Amino acid sequence: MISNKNNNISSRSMGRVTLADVAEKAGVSPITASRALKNPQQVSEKLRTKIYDAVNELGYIPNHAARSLASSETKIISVIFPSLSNAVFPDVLDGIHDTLAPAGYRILLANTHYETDQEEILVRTLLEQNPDGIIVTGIDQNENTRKLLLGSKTPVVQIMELTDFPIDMNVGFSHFQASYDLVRHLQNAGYKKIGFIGARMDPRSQRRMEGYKHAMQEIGISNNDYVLTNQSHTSFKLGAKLFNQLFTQFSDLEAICFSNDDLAAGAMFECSRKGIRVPEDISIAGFNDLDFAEELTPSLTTVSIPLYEMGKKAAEYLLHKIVNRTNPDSLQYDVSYKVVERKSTYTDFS
Amino acid sequence: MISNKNNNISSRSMGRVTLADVAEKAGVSPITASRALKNPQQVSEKLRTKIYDAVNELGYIPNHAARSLASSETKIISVIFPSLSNAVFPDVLDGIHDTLAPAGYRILLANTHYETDQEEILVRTLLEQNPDGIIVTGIDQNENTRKLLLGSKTPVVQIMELTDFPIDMNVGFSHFQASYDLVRHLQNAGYKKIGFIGARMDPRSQRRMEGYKHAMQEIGISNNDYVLTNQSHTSFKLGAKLFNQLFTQFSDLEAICFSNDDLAAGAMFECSRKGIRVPEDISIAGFNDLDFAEELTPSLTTVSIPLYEMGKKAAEYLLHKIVNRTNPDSLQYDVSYKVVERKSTYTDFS
DNA sequence: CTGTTAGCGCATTCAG
DNA sequence: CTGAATGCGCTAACAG
Repeated sequence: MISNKNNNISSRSMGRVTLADVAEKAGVSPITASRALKNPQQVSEKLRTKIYDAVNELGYIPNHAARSLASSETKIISVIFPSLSNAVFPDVLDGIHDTLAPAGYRILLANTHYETDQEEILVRTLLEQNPDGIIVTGIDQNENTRKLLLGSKTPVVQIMELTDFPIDMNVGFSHFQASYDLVRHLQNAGYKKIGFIGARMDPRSQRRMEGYKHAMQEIGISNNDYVLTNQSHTSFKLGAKLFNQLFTQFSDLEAICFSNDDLAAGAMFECSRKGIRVPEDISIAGFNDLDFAEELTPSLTTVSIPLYEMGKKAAEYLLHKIVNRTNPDSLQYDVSYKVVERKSTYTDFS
Repeated sequence: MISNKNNNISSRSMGRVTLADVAEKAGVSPITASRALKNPQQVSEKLRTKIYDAVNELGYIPNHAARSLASSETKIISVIFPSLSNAVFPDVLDGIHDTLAPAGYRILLANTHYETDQEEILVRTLLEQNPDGIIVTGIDQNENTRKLLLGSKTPVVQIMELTDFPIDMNVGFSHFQASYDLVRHLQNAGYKKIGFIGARMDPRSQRRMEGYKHAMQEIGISNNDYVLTNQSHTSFKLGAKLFNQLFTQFSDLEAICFSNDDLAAGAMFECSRKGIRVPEDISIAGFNDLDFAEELTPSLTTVSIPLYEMGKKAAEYLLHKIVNRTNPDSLQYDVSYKVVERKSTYTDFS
């Protein structure tokens, strides 16, 4: 008699319907039932319908843990972000989700709150799930984390920025170059005294600042006093505060680049409150091109990033490697960026 | 000889280090090794250190699937949101994450994109993981989804709003009442001709609109022409567009309530572009009190919701039920809300 | 196309 | 405090 022990429900079994129950009801062996669900074409139509009927009647729901244990495939992708309140990540996550969900993969999400130690702990925890793939933010994992990831044999995509030494695959763009380009653009438009305001100063903000500094050095106006950074979490309020701090001290500044749109918008709100005219009195530029950027008055000059596409591409890389067990054509993908000039920096210097 | 078959690595095994390997190396039985990891105080210190050493030397990472299968505990909480781009959800998710992560639980995230059919599919998929708990958004699950959830015996929390017929537990607030209160507040301040603009019109936007309508009926100014809704996804741009549509037609409107802050801000941006004065020419109110609300010029009157706390509370309810196997003191928790009056509706009618 | 056998890695009994 | 036996539910491998 084919049967599991559900007859005399043990305390261990949840009393749930198992594949064996389905098989029994359909009068087939468990493995046939299994195949009918995973590779329907391998099972005759007659048995298939019988099995499907049994599934529906019994309300069978597969047990994922058992499936994973037997097949060593979990259909889980782990995603590690430094933050969710930062509006860029939900967009990236959407791209990831929309690509993975249709392929039957689920997302295990974790949040480091921008703490590198947390990252190591989270990677360790997430690896216990044997995810079929992992997406991590940035390229600055510590040595232990890298080792863990490498040793896990799990496909990994580092996203948001590019590195010459990826753990595995890599999808992003150069924050340094993007920021550099933005500043050069302003310089070409005639700006000379340009400041930089950044918060949180995670690795990517850091590199955006470096891009700014590099551009300023190139035209020989490298003044560290024009740079103001802060370790606090980014916010509109903080943008306002830092703007006041810098602009009060250096009212001769012609433009200020902010490490992100939130800070920039916060500054613009402050200008609006104080009657400071943008761009006449001070020009302002952001980074990310969040959706409010072009709606502000004046509209905000910034750098546009294809966030959703970045998530999508990362997920595609992962799927490719999981399904084909081979690397995609290239291990690295540059999603690029675009400097978007708007009215917040439109000044006629002639 | 205690050993698993890793000596002659089969194609099924991943060749990974197992608990048996650790046990062998430490010279103990697998179960002792298991206990050393889960309930250290049950194992003598001598053996414990031996086992820990073995774990570190071998780089052992527990296999979650095996653990789940044996213990029928997954340490996974499934979370279903209708959207991530909507800024309210990342905040809620943060509250959930920050409560669950320290307790050793992981979050499996899914996104319905506001489609109810998707929800059923996702619930079905997520149930395969045997999550220890589930958090779903809203109270409008379809009959199948309810049945699935109920049948799963898994603790469930419905969040964002309140219902008299919860599936299990329920954490949220009354959108109807919150919106009603906001409108009453405006009415008490002297406003009579108040409009309503909503987008997407998911169940919660719907109920906010009902709250508005109810308040308007009470003072006998119920004019459906003053209501403009749209099924598109919410955005700043759409706020501007809908505002134009309504205000062009009814320039006698004194105030407009928007179903969320994004739309309201979009309208304010449009006003700023067109030189329409807020609140002198038209007053504007939002909903949610996102962080930009008080930074706008004028600052935005809105309804403040404790999003992070809502997520936290939902997670706590879940943990309570999982750990104690009993219901929390109450199955329902009202996180409440607060009407926040700011300058965008400050008009002197005297 | 279908079935048999065996085992994935761990934790729950129940014994000592 | 430690261990032996057993099974969680499913699927890979090999037959037939």
